[in-house]
Formats: sequence, structure tokens, C-alpha cells
Amino acid sequence: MSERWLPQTNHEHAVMRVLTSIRAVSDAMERMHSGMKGDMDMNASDVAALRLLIIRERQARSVSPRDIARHLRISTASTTKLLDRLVESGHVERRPHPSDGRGRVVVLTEDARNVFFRVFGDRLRAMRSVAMEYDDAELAVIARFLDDLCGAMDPEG
Amino acid sequence: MSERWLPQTNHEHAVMRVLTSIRAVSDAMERMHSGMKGDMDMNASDVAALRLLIIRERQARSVSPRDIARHLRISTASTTKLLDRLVESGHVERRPHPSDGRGRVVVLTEDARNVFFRVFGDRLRAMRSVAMEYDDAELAVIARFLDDLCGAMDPEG
DNA sequence: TCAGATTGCTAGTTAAACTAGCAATACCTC
DNA sequence: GAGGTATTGCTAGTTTAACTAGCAATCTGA
Repeated sequence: MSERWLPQTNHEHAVMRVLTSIRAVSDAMERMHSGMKGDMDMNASDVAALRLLIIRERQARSVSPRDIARHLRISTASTTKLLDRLVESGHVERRPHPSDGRGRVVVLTEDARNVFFRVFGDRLRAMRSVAMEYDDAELAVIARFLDDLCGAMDPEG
Repeated sequence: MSERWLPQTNHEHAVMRVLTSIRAVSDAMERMHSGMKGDMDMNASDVAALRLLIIRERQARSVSPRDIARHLRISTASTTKLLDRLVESGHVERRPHPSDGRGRVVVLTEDARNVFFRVFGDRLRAMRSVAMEYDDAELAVIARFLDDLCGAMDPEG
């Protein structure tokens, strides 16, 4: 997480500590997701696709196979197979795109939502109760930091 | 990231916003790592193993194949293959464990350190300069939050 | 209008995980 | 100590999920 750069001042130590912690959180998140292999009959990519669908649904934005391919950084061919798995397991459906004859719209089934929250519910609740301990001003700082960081890491998002 | 839970108060909205942001950061991190597929001749697991080695080295803690298997949540058989790849590409070496005849100690080559920082350097600098913008008190709050969150997500770490 | 781009798919290939089981070594109980 | 059990890292063979190449259908812009 560092470079040959070594923190000197107290402030630099604090910076280093935050970057180390963010890495730890990110690793924990990754393990949590890839750990779904065991908890449900799904691999990490399938879960990631499901998460994208859940998030986009909350934003009332539709998701195409192309979107999934871009988000997961996999080929459209792999995405077709991924969707085949999710369709076959009854988690999503392919619908024709309303205006683009080539495209598809991928939608969650109610079953998928249930499974997702059954598996992630405890973890989400635990995370939420951690955040609940912080006041508005603190949360504002944290959110601003995270958004800045995100922008620095990955311009497109 | 949410559940059927919907934020009501301002505070709950702030909580939600932070959890959404942390997800975004985590996704960006994951894409950054899996994006290494393109930037170097390595897959995400190999990079993750390399990161573990870099971090542990800084803590002066040795790393066994077993440690890597546990950290990446893959089998020891897969870890053997992973190490074969990294040894063959000249990024790590297997050394005998000093006190346990069964075990090995995996150590980085100088070459691996160079490659790692060449690829991640820009990103790490960008992240660091984001954190630099925050004062000690803010960084302390952020670090505490992240550590709390980590504890909530993944007790063992 | 039509040349080029984009979408999602199939087919076949490759990479990296998996399970099962092995010998060598360590640890624990008597 | 001696013997049984656990742990480590490995090999062999299998399965999964990514990849590339190329297709028809559709959209877009000059």
C-alpha cells in the first residue's frame, strides 16, 4: 500500500494508517464477496453482477449485458455465459430492450432479491450499525474522503 | 448495499451515503487489481498474493503458502500452482521454514518489488495525495471508522 | 443510403480454480 | 520415548469460468 515512501511526520503517519485501513476494508469486502462461493451456489462474478443489478434497480437505471461486461471487466462472451447461469438458476431474466433491437435488459427476479438479502443481510446490518455510531459531521467527512479516493483511483467509476 | 431498510432521518441518510461510498471504493479497488491482468502478465490472485507479501514484509512477518491460501480463500493445491507461476516468473522464491520441516517461507524478489511499485505507484501516489488533504483529526475519525467496519465485516481479518 | 460501429450470441481454447490423496513432519497423550 | 493424529505442501486429474474469433442483427452518421 505504500511505496518506498516512508511516513516521517505525524500527519504522514496518519495518512499511511488510513490507506492501510482502506486496503484492509477492501480486502475484507473482497473476501466477503468471494466467500459467497460457500454460502450460496454462486461465484464471485455472479454475485458482483447481482450487486450491480441491486444497486441499479434502486437508482431506477436499467442494466444491459454490456453494462455488466464493462462493470466486471470481462468479455461480452463471458457475460453471456454468466447470464446463462443466472437465468438458469432463476435469479435474473433477459428482456428485450424497449428501443434498441440489438440490446437486452437484465432484470432481477424477486427470488434473487430474497436470496441476496438473506445472505448479505447480517453483514449489512453489522456495517450499518458501525456507521450509526458516528455523527453527521463525522459521516460527512468520511463520505467526502471516500468519494475523493474513488475519484483518484478510478476516474470513470 | 442497503436492505429493504430505507433511511428516514438525516442521520440515516448520511449512514447510507457512507456505506454506498465504501462500496464504490471497494469496487474501484477490485477493478484496479483485476485490471492488472492487462497492465502486467498476472491475474488478480497472483497480484493479491504479491500484495500480501509486500504488506507482511513491511511488518517483518513471514508468509507461508498456507497463509496465502487462507488469505485468498483458495485451496493449498491452487496455492501451489499460484506459487509455481510466481516462482517461474521470478517474483518470489520458496525457502525452507527455519523451524518447521514441512513448511516453506515465501519471499519476494527485488524484481517483484520493482514491478509492483512501477504498476501501482501512480495510483498509490494519487490515493496518498487525497488523504494528505485531510487533517490529523479527520484522518483519525476516518481510520477509526474503517477499522470498526473491518471488524464488523470480517472478525478474523 | 450505405459503410462502419455496436450488441449479444456461438464455438472452441486456455487458465485457474477444485477434490482426492500422498509423504514428510510436527504435536499431543500416554 | 512411542504411537496416533493433525498439518503442510505437493501431484494428478477434473471442472469452471474466463478468453479469442467470428457471426447475424441492428443502429448511427456521413
